[in-house]
Amino acid sequence: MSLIQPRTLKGFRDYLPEVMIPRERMMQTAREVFRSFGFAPIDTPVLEHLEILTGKGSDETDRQIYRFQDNGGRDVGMRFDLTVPLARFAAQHIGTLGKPFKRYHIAPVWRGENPQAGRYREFVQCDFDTIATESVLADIEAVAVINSLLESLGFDRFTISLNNRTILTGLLEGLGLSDSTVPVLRSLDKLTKIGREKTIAEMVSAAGVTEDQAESVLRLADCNGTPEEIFAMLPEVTGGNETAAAGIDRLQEIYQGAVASGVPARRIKLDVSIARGLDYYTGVIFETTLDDLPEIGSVCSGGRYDNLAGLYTKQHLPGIGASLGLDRLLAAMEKLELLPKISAPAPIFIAYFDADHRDDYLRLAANLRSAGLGVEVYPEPKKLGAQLKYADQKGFTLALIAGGNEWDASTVQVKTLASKETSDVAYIHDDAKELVAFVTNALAAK
RNA sequence: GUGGCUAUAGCUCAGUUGGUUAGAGCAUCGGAUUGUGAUUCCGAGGGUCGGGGGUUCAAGUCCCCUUAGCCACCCCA
Repeated sequence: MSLIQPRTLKGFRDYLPEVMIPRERMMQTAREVFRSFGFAPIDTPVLEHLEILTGKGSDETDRQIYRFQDNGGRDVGMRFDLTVPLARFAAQHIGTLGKPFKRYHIAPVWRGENPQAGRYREFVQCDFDTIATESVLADIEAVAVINSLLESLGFDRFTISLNNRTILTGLLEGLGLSDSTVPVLRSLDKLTKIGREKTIAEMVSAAGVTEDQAESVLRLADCNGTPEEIFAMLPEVTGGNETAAAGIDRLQEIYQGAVASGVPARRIKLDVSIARGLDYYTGVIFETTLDDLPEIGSVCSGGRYDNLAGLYTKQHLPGIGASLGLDRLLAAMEKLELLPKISAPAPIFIAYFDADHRDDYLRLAANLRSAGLGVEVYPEPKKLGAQLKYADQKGFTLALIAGGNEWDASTVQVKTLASKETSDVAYIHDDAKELVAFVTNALAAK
């Protein structure tokens, strides 16, 4: 009989314990931050009716949706992001949710695109959104959440780039280019990548604008400097357009509010050239990059949208939200060596090498667990040396060793694996107090 | 979907202008060492050379196709 080759699909990955442990910890950290701002968890099905998913982004995104017919002949698709399912969810449940509604959603999504560095066909998104309010407070809060997320994950040097699409919209309005907004934005988004000349060329060819018009758009993108300097330049660059002026005011409010709510000003940068490809953003938009690893791209992006669920309900549901690139951040932490190499989920290892005392080992483990300690008992009575080697490689902190001598003397030998130091500690069945105290102390001292 | 680079043991890689039986380190397992782990020594297992086809007396090596990985475009987390 020939064996089946074990393999995963292109763009799909397995996660080993050494990756999964920090990954779970990251999700836990994100959950705690979201909850601390009052966001509530939700979940939605992986599969949606195909009509829910298609036609929301570009043709490009439609092409990337995994789709098939289910056993009942229905056209279904796997969710491509968490925003479209949120729109459907909100349209369906807003009556019972109350307004405004703040939710977070951490779940995998699927995209049938070609894999690349840090890009996969299955990956976890970590979204938070506030819907059914247009208040600038929600915008400010989004910036504060991003700051808290990265800070809690252990990052210090990162930059949150802010922009307000309304400023661009106003400028284009003034230039009579309202109909070409989307292609102009797309080209503009490439500015830092392909340079000024090529951007102008692309705007002319792809968006059908004149060179002068393209120049005017780029003058806006050229605004650099401190936030104060940029705010001073913007009214003139946008030609006094009213829509743009309102956008500038709004952006200023967000900036000041974010600083007031504790986001260090050094982490905020105004970048009027970032546009974000997604068409549905209409107001403030943000991208977050790591100062020490800018090449991996944005690790948390999002923005404000006017009308999230217009395709599913007549209710007007504006909102703001962002998505944390969990796996991208994990890759960054790996590169920056912020990850400890530990694959032992419990800190304490019990060597099992005296088969006559099997039940004693089990009782010892149970006693420690009921004191809230994580304990693993080795399943085979192998040579002690082999067991200690296993314990060391797995990254346990302490090993408990007990054989005939110890059981007779009512003690347990506690070994700190890293230092190889041992101590004999008293232990009597059903009275593990002394041992628990010693072990707890040793773990804390680690 | 388009283009470039790559594929040899579980992992990292050697393998000469095509030439006998494809190697090393690490890892695994056994022993030296019937209760003390990053050392040492001895031994063992493990390969359709990614898959398929072709050229040749002869292919890991050359050619074509295919699959997967990496990189770039597009788009994006």
